[in-house]
Amino acid sequence: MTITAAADGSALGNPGPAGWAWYIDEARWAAGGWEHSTNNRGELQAVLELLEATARAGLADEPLRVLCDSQYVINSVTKWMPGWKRRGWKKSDGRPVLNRDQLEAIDRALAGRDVRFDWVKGHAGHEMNEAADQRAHGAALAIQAGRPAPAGPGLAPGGPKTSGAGGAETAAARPTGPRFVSVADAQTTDGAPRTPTRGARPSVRLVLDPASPVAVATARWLADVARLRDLDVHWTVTGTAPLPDDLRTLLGASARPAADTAPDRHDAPAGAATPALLVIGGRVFRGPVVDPAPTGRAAVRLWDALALLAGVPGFRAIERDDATARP
Amino acid sequence: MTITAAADGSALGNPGPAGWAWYIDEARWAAGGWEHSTNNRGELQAVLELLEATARAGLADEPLRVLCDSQYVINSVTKWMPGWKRRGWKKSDGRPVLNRDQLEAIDRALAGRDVRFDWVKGHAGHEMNEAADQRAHGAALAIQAGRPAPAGPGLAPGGPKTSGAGGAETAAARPTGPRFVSVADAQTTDGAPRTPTRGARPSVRLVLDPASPVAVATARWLADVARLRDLDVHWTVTGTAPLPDDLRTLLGASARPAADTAPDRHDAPAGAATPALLVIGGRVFRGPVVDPAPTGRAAVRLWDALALLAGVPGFRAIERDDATARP
RNA sequence: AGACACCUAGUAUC
DNA sequence: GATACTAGGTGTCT
Repeated sequence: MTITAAADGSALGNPGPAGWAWYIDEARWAAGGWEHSTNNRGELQAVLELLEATARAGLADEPLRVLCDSQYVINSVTKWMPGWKRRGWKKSDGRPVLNRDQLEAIDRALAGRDVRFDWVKGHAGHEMNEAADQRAHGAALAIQAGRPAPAGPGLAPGGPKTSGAGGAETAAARPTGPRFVSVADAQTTDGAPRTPTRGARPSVRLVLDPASPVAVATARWLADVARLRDLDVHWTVTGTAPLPDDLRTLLGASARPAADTAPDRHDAPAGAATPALLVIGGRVFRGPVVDPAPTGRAAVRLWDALALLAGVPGFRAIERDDATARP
Repeated sequence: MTITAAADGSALGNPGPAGWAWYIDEARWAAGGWEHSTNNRGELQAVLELLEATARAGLADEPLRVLCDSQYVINSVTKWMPGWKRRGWKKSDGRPVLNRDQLEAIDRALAGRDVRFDWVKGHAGHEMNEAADQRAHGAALAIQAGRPAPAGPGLAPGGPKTSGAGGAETAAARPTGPRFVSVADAQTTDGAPRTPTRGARPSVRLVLDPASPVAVATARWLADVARLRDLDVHWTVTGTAPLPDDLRTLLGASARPAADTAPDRHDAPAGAATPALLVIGGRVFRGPVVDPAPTGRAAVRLWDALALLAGVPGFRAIERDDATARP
């Protein structure tokens, strides 16, 4: 069976923090990057990593189709490489070919394999190209922010384990970290870890300061939305101010006093009265929304919206809990 | 004396119905537009019209300071134009510079004059920029609605007639219409009539159906905002469902039963649970806001926000009353 | 001279 | 979240 994969690179500022990614499907992709590199090195590395990963997985005998938006990469590998090898890696102007290390590595990895390269126009809506692009860009962004780039599940040696439809992320790919993940972190992480587990019902933990009128007003609204959207929200109340009666009723059993001793303030920037905003496909939502399709973009964006909510004075912390899965 | 003016452009849909405007003070401004153009052509036209108007008024010898939020315009005129003239109006990628007609006209109009361009961040509360923006946007809206754009007083050939400070809109310019203006109408009206009368305190009339949970939730929040922002809201309650006790307290004396006999339903589109959204200068508000400065954009946008609110099921009508003026 | 990719900045919107 | 209007650049090759 022919394997079809997309490969893409990204470099912020070019040159700058750079990323690469290849993508077969949601269960099989990889990404990485460097603190400083170029767009073309990212594109080349994506192809190289794809070739090596498929070989490691014992798929070197399978025909491979590589979707790539860089004519530089495709022409280098399929058209110009023979001439370069003949002429001692000199360009037409006599100067040395750049990125020779990666080009030679790709050449070696290609030996004896059936690989076809197809050009796809970038940013034109090709799904696999977009998926690779997002991951490469996300890796570059992560590295720019000083965080490690998410490596992705890679390619299991034997093909995807999941026989069921859309099995997706393996348990091994999901790190066993803290049960609660800061949404502030989630906002700047690339897409993949933000996606709720398939079948899981997202649960959100909010810390609410009743002394803040803005927070109280937002909480009222969020409680309604949560009920309408079947979103689990667990409230923690800080400070000494009493919760308004109607709000206590709305929040119900999920509201409980803070375990913290000190009601330390949320250090939101002054005047930050900006609550959540969520725009999906031109439709504007005033807050978190859980999409009917659990893998949809809306589900991912839930965490972004909550991260914005975290900027509301009076909300000291907002966390998510993906472990509240249900079959 | 140095003349300081703001210039701005607007294009609905971009490209789409477009407007331009320049603004010195309430007595000296002009606006116009086209049925179909781009944002950048609007920005350029505003500058060109300003240069021509000042020249026609015999003010070509006065130093002119142009406040502009488009780096495209400022860089084009002050930085890139020399290179373009040298290279035959070719961009760095070799393709022809766009909007060359307007750029050359501005270049001619600039000859021999003392003009300084200052960049101001758009939608950041700069008063003159906001004034120009409102007029340009209003011109585009008027043209979109098939009405002529208000041209403005222009620049009298001997200076402003108004000797008093901030003379502003004459009584003749204010139409004597119905006391209550539908906000749904106001949304598609051009900017000027939407601005509350200077010194007036806006008053809003809402018709609330307690049977709608979304409307009730929105009403709770709006009541809070109204109290914080000193906004007059008059509530009318429809239907037979009881108002929740806490909400009745919040709304207080301003809530009264509907005069209507039938509690006819608000025919919002199905699934339209999208409440108000307000973005000012990049800051996101969850609903109507009254700006401290009564001429600010926030005050104008109040009506837009309320128009959106009108799409909330359970709110049957939202009207404004500008006549509630107070000295 | 051409092609593709990668960006950076601002504005205008939906 | 998306697109369109505009410019400036680099990375790479033929």
